[in-house]
Amino acid sequence: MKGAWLGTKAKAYIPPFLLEENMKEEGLVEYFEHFLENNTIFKKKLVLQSHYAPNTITHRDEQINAVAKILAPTLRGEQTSNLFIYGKTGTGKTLVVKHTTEKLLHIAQQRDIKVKVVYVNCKLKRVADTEYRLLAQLARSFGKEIPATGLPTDEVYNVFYEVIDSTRCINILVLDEIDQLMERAGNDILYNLTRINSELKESRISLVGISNDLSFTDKLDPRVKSSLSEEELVFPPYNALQIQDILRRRSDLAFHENVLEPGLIEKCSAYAAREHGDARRALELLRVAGEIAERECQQQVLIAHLDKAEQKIENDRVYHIVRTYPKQSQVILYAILCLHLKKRELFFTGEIYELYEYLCKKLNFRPLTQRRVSDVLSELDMLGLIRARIISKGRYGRMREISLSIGETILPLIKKTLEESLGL
DNA sequence: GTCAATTCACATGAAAGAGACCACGGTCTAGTG
DNA sequence: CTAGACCGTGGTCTCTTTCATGTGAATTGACGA
Repeated sequence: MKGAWLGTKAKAYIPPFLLEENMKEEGLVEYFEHFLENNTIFKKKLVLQSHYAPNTITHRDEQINAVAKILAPTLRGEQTSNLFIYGKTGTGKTLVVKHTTEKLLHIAQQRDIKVKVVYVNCKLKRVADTEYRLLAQLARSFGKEIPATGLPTDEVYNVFYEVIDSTRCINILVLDEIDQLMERAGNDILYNLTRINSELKESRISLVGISNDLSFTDKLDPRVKSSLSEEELVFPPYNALQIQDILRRRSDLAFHENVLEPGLIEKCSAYAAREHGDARRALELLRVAGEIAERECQQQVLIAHLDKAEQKIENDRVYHIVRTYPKQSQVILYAILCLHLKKRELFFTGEIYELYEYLCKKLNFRPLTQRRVSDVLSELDMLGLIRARIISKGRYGRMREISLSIGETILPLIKKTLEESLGL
């Protein structure tokens, strides 16, 4: 049972492909001791983690100043314009907003000015991804407990208005990944939030919306758009040199001296720049490369580790999605997998549905309708597990042309996982 | 040969249903003084 | 008399189905050269 001891706790489950070949039960104690003694790679790994907030933010001075200028009037007790920030992932939007609001709060506290900042990530599943949940979450952050469900939304609005008004101060609501909220809950919630000040007597609210989706404002209701985007800021992606600089600063804190192979940072930033200047991804890559080097008991993080890290991150992602996917969707993915393994490059919606129906019959599942399967297929496409393209074959109809985009290295494991999960 | 109409096989959108989960208020019941 | 169990009602949320409409190029068939 190689590695079973690592896999007993469901949440900390480590996929089999990560397990060390050289780690047998008898060597366990030695391994742990060796691990502790040989802490030669990381000085402070935390620095490379995505939620780490550095003291100084590099290459974002312009944006910090802009946010500060817009939010500064709160210090005089004035309501500010609503601010809308957009830029691709890993361009430092959240970091800049959190950094600036923290400093603002600091000054406010020193001068005894009543300002409150509430940060909510609207993407968080089952936390703030619907109208009700967002309001409940906001009310909660003002100290009012609201049940997870059961109350009418109107009532939650009332509670929220009351609790906000009772603060008697300027409140800055930061809604991160606001596009996700819009997608799920529609324009109404944003419209209501932008109009909230007319309902309040004692307090004021300023909204800061953050979105990864550059075309988000196009989808907004014009009424919401004009009031939410009173001020707009675009965060450009970092270029390779900037990412290099960021990586260098962070790695100085995170790693011991001379641990990184020369050229590693450059390679890492080149990877990230290729991925549209995503600094978060670059840091993750560096951290995982370090972890791999550590696990291999190496003294240095090598470029080869970087390549492994890239592969590992992708494999982990795919593996996690597949394992946590609902059963029905797993059957659909399995059908696609089977078609792919029949060494077919491309296949179409109809073929997949046919095989899916067959598999359902075999598994004693009630098959979903084609309509639903169509949605699942586009979900799979969005998750990057398949590539789907809508094509028209003229007289022979319009359909998705689908190919699998799971790496060949992880394919056998995915197949096995699906078979185990489905009991095939 | 040309061109408009037709056709196919889904894609996509909207609305609504099913079932899980939860809060709340009213009613019932058993235990206590 | 009271605390706790139980139940019905009304709410949200997610997943799903049903129904309706949209799509785009190959095919078809009428028409004229």
